Amino acid sequence: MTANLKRGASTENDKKPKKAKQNIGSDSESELSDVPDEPQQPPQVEQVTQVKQESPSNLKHASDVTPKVENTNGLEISSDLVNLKEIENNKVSNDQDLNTSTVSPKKPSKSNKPSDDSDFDEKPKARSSRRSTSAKKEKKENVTDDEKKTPKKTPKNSSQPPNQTPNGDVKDEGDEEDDYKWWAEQGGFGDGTERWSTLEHNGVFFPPEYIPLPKQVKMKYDGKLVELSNEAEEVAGFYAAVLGSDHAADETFNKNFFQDFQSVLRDYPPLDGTKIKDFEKCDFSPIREHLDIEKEKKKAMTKDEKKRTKEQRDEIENPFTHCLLDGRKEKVGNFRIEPPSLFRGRGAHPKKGKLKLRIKPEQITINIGKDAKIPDAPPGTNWGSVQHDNTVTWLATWKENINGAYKYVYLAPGSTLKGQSDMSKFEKSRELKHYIGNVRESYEADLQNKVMFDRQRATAAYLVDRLALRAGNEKGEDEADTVGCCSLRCEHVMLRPPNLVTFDFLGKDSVRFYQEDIKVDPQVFKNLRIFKKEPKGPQDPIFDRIHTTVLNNYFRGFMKGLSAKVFRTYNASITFQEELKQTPNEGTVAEKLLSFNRANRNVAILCNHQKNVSKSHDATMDKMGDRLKALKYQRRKLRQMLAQVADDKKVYKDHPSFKDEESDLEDEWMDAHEENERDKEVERQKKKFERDNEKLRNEDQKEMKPEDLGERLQEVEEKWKTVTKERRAGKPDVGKKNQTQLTTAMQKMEDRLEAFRVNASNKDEVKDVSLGTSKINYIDPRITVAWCKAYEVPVEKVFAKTLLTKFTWAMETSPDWKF
DNA sequence: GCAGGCGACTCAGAAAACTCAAT
DNA sequence: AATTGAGTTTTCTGAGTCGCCTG
Repeated sequence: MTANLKRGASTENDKKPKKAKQNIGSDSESELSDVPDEPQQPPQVEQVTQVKQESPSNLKHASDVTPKVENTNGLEISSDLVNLKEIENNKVSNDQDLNTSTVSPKKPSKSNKPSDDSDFDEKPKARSSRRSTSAKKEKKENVTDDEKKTPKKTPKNSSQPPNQTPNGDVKDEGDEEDDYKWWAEQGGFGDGTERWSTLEHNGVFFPPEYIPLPKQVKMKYDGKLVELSNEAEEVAGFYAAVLGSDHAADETFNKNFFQDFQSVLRDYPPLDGTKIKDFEKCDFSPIREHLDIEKEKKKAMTKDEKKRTKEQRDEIENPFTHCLLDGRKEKVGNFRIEPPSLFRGRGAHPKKGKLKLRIKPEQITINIGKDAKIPDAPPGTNWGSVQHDNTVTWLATWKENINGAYKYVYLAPGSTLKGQSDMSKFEKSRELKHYIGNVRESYEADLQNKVMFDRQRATAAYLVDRLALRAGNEKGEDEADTVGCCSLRCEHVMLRPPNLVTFDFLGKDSVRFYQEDIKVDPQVFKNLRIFKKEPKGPQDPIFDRIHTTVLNNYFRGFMKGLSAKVFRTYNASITFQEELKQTPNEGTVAEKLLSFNRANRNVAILCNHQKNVSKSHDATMDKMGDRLKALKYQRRKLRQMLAQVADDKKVYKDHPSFKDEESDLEDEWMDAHEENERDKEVERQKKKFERDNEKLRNEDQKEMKPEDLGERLQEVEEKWKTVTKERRAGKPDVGKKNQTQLTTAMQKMEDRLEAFRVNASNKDEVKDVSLGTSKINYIDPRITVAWCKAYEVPVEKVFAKTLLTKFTWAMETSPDWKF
């Protein structure tokens, strides 16, 4: 069983805790009066929490993780000035860019792949001029009569049609969308609710209709083949696909699946009259085998066939991959409608395994520009509705049948729209550094407030800030039982005097948050003790007076747009920047990357971003251990060679470590290693012999005789015998090598060994930490770009292609930029 | 005035797809 | 040179956050 260690087991408390009891106890002073009124604790400047992680490997960096950056108002001014200048400069150069690119003859298209010829390329397009903030515009209006939503707000104004460049030129190459440097323009978005002026697209891509299985492929019930209806067969196939996974071993998953399967069977009964009543008697393996065979077939296709299939697929998807937004061609993200399947809820989701239905065009609402052509729904169908709301960024939406949640089709992360949001997110969290001092001062003072409400709010704020907890909205009975700050329950927090707190709970995605004996502000400790006090039980909420809205309203009082999640971004970015500051600007790129990744890792730990340890991890580590020993073996040889020729003792004075013997290198292992190496060489010789003979045959020359091979092999045997003998005697043959050569070789070997060790331990340390999430969502990319420039590390080494696209807006950051 | 839920967006790890190095 | 398999990147879609509206 590959029980997911990371996720908390669903077992223990299967009963959902009761809903938050409101106002347990009273707000009276007496309630709080058991707190000996501490002689004003000066707000501890350094409330460095000792973060201890579950895994020992995390211990080392634990205390570095907690953000320690204090309000830096004064200090940062200079860097901000630099910044302004920089922006100014960019602006100028970009304006030039704009002019030249619109006036100059069109650039040759970067690519002439057919897939770039979307419908949109035929339309005239122009770079949009910046959205004007003052014009007025109309509210969205639905085309169909079944309008269900009313506009929430009246977007302010509108701008002139942007399909033309200022000089009237028309942009004609669709794949030049990258040229638009929105980040270099003033203002940006955010002062209005309007997100675009014109929007054209072709709708969404639907998954193919269900293709029934071949006649002979059938599930079995009670040992007998069953003739399922196509409808039921499709659902059976969904289950067959999860056979062998953790899902198929999950009771809830199976129960939910079977319930929905039976309901489909009621509507579309088996053609042979079989009554399917018992899940245990169902055998989906014949379908699974068929699916596996199909998969194999696909894998076995030749390169050409695969390429062709891909091209065909691209061809039919092509109309949906891009849209025209404010006249620019932009990539759409999830243009494929989610195919039907079994709902794969995470953790102990009560609805996991339920049937996720196929989405019909009638369920979809299309959002598109007012003057744009409304895309055709698939033949014989209609869209549910069409609207023209430019205060939102989605192109299509539908309601999903499991949780009744809305799903949206958005632009890709590399698009202008997403880029703007992303940048403004980081700008907002960057602004927090000017307010963080106030915020901390305020909640630290309130930790001793006589009013329970205020004290809880302050304590929650402390946890959000210092531990990077999520806000923790209330959740329903029909969701997995996970919590965040405001929804923490007594059972999640253990106290150990004088001021150590252990947190153990399931957070987002049912990822376990476990930190033992964190040192907190003594007042926070006292507060938590009070909040946990009788009559509260383990299932009762710690923070019974507050919820996320209260907390966020409080934060908003300090700074526009400040909410709990901003602290995560702020702390992640600031931590990363501080960590990078420590990295040495010397050594190879590989070494620099290693320290970069270490900084990244510390941020990931701060945010509790985890991943499953890969199945092959242990094997990989074993292999690395072997390769390490092989290196040590070579070092041993070098060391003993050097010992034979080192006539002056200066070598050892300069390099005292050259005398050290290799640890952990047993004779047995070396025996086996040499045998191994010998066998490998024998194999190589045999193969070479074959190859050589083949060549000779082809050239019509006489082949070598088997005896020739025997002779060669004999030599190999002899050679290794000698090696073993010399090694056992501790006197390997030095040959013609002199002391200088050996010293250099030894030094190189030492370096290699060290690099290898660092690499291996790094790999082990990072086995259960997911670096991607923080890199993608929390760390301001400008920190990374600035570091790369200052340290002369190519930015492609740290950002893969999609991230480079996503972060184009950050690529011009100067090396001295500060978050 | 506020609880509750709606709607739109960001953030999250798993899984699929791809790449690249070792054989 | 082709294969394979481990590692990396991209895709997928579920799970959060948070502001706003409604009653």
